[in-house]
Amino acid sequence: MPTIADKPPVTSSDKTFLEMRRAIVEGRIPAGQKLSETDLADHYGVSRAVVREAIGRLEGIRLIERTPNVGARVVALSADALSELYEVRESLEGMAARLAALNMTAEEVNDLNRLLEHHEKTIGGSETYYQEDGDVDFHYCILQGSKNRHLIELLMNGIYHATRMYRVQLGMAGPRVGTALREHRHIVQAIANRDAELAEMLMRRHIAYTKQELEAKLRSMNHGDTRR
Amino acid sequence: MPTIADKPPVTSSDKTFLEMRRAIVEGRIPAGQKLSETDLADHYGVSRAVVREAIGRLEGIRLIERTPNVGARVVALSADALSELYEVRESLEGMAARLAALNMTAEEVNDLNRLLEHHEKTIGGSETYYQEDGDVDFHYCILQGSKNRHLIELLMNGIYHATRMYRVQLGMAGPRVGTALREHRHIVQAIANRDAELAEMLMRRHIAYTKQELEAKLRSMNHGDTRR
DNA sequence: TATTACATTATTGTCGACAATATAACAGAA
DNA sequence: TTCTGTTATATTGTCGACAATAATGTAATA
Repeated sequence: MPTIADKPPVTSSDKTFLEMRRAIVEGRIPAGQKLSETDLADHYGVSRAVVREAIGRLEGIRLIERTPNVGARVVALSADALSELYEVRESLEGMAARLAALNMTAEEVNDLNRLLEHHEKTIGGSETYYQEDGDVDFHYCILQGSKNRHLIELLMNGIYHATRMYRVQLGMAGPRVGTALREHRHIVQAIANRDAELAEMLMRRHIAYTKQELEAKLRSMNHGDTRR
Repeated sequence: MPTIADKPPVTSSDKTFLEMRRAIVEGRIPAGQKLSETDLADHYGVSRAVVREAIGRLEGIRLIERTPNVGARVVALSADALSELYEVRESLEGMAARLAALNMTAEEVNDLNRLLEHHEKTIGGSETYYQEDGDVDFHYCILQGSKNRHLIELLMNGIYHATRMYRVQLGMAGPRVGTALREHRHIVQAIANRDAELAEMLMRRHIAYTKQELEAKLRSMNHGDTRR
């Protein structure tokens, strides 16, 4: 039901930023590639100023890197970067789960349970629905429950897009669906019991497993290409 | 000895960004204040474009907030925001300590010990040296030891400036100097023993204490003013 | 041939002006 | 007076052009 929506882009820079972000996450602008401001400008039909603003924001969320007087390039996909990213995510989402256990209202816990039930049903039909949106919804729900705006910002507008970049570009339609759902259930239970300590620990494990899965996939695909 | 240095600003936007950041952290541009692009432009003697770029980067660091077609304003100092900030910091620096215990070289551990000894000496002279730079150096050292670039970025270019903003503007020359030093010693010991679990836990406590201290100060000063 | 110095080209950084939007000021009606 | 609708003003968003810097290519020299 509650698939997340970005607030609608109002300014021209917003649109360009969102389009570029999507293109990068989906690999249509390949990892590691140099970005030409003028090229992007007339590709998106806007002025260089708005492209520059978009690039600035993309740098802010660490999807691209910039060196003065030289230019910007999309970050490279690497095992190290993936590892570092997931270490940060483990830390932050662990804290989110902890805070959710403390701060979620009874209603919110109910919603979370309903979400879980919904997933348990739909997963039987072998739909790929759960795989993407379902997982996102789950983590989103807990994150909101933390009631920590700073944390929410950091994950929603930063980490998540980077992780999705790896997921998408590594072609993740992984086999961990069933396992993940079981882990989700335990986390929700801990939150319902207001056991902050346990909720954090379980969430951290959950993310650590996902990390291992991605690393394995990355290794298996690594027939030696890190594009420049 | 190794007080941290930003890499020298090359472009005009860099300088403006750094100056504005400092002005905000030190409260010379007061918290919650609306920012006029034109005013800033001729105050710093640059064009509006560079001010806009600086503002964009300051937004990326969460030192200012922006609403489209309306403008930017410095974030407000509030008990909630402080709390949220320190929850994030606790999480991230805890992870940093954990990783440092795993990844620091023997030399780096030695450096850390030497740093600690140096502080133990200088603290006798009741110099305020330790209070600011010393503490920063300590956390910086461990952060580097984590070897996680993403983590380093997040803390160095984001969280630290926001926390310093509270410290400076609340006039923190706090009484926790001695206590903090003892905590530092325990953390270093855990890292030297390669006890990642303990290092993380001690660091988290250390930060949680600091948070409480700041919250107390904030409450005591709160004669009802959150500036608009 | 390899290398250095210089000139050329392309790309980014900065600027001032115009367009679009929001805020403020004002006038009129209930 | 208070509210509403309209006009005026100020501020932000966008653009194209110029300046400054880096990357490239070329010629001259060892």
